[in-house]
Amino acid sequence: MTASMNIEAPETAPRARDRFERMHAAIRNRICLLDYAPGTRLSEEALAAEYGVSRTPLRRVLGRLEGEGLLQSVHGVGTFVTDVEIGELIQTYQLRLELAELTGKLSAVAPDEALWQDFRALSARSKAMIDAPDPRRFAQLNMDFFLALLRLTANEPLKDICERLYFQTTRIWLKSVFASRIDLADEVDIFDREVHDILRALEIGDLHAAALIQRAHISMSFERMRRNA
Amino acid sequence: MTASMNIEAPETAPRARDRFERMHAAIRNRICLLDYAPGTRLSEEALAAEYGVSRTPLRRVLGRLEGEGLLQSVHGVGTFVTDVEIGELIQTYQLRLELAELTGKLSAVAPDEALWQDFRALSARSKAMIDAPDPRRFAQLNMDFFLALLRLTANEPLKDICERLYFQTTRIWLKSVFASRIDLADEVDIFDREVHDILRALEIGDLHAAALIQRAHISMSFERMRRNA
DNA sequence: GTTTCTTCTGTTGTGTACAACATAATTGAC
DNA sequence: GTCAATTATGTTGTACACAACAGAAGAAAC
Repeated sequence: MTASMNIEAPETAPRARDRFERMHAAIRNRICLLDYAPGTRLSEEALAAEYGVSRTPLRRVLGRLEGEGLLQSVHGVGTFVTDVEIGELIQTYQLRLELAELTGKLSAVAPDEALWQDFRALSARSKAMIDAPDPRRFAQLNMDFFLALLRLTANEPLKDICERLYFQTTRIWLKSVFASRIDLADEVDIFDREVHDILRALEIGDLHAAALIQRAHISMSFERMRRNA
Repeated sequence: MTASMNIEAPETAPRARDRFERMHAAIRNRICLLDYAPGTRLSEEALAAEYGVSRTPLRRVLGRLEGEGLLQSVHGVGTFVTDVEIGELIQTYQLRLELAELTGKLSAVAPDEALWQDFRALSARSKAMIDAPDPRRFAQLNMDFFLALLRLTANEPLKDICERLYFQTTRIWLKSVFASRIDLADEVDIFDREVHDILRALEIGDLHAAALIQRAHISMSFERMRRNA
């Protein structure tokens, strides 16, 4: 029965669209996890070669990333990872605070069993990170936890916007954290407490409280960043 | 003095980027003003010919519009103007309500003289529209007024998001209004009252009240649309 | 030595031919 | 006549060659 399903399931997977999505996600993660730091110049030809395609489909991906504010192409010069000046960063964080609260107020859904499992795994990763802090893995964990929390929001447009703003600003915050090795351990500690607090609120079933805790942590992490910079 | 400024101002206008922006705005307006109704198939070749370019730069524009949720390309079939199903529409409007209130609460700026002039012109256009209702011109007026109001918001990311959501949903609302000729006159009346009320709030200097009025009108227009559909 | 102009180099942007794909039309078997 | 397979047609997606462009390096004038 399951076999017959697998046999009959090419599932209308358009090869082109799938490849686009994979390249897009890959390059976006590299930017947001600081593999490509702000200001870095990307080589269209090198990236195209890496993915075994010509410049044309790659440029389509870069165009999308430019629309999302992560890249900027200049004719005859290059394609650069964008940086965010402090003024816009402040505005974005103010907005993220309000939106974080909205996610709790506006149509939030209780986590299902699959999400609970993911949360437990994330909690374990967070605890393990305390003994062995690592910048890159911390960045990945932070992103995974954020995306997991986002699954509590039923409002799709709001979800998209929060994701967009996260990808836009987190790399700047990460850059500030990674600047000094000492502070990383502190940030890991603080993050673990945030995970713990939010999961406890979720266990009680208080989604609004969870959102408020997240909001508070976004605000505080932004404050720490401003003082470091 | 002003002459010398004009002489020395080629102003680093990259021909390619400028052309991209113009094509993007033009096609976006056609979609949002219902020249291209939801479900319409766009011809890449015809559009490219219209703007005197090849498919390559045009496809870049279409790709951006796809990223903004206004188009969807399917390999071997065509590029179609997206429609919005009722479920997502409800979510988007709920979100727009909250964001409208945010624009008043979060860093709003008083209008300058240029904006006042634009508001007066918009008010006049609104009054004139009552005697001679016209679907296309009403759509344009509605958009212009929305964009003018948006200039009161200092928070750039919030501004971008509101604009994005407006472009995403208004065409659906317009489609509903245009469906019956009778209701257009009513909508024009209601719109004129909205303009009047908001401008009065602005004259007093109460930006928050203006945002609340706008919020109320968004909510009511959405209710009217649901009942018509 | 300084400045200006020219040339060179590497990048993004564009035009064009063709491949991949989906669908409608046609053909053929029965 | 019906249904299947096949062909035909029109679309988006891709590859590649070249144009447009910006900046650096170098040459020439003084």
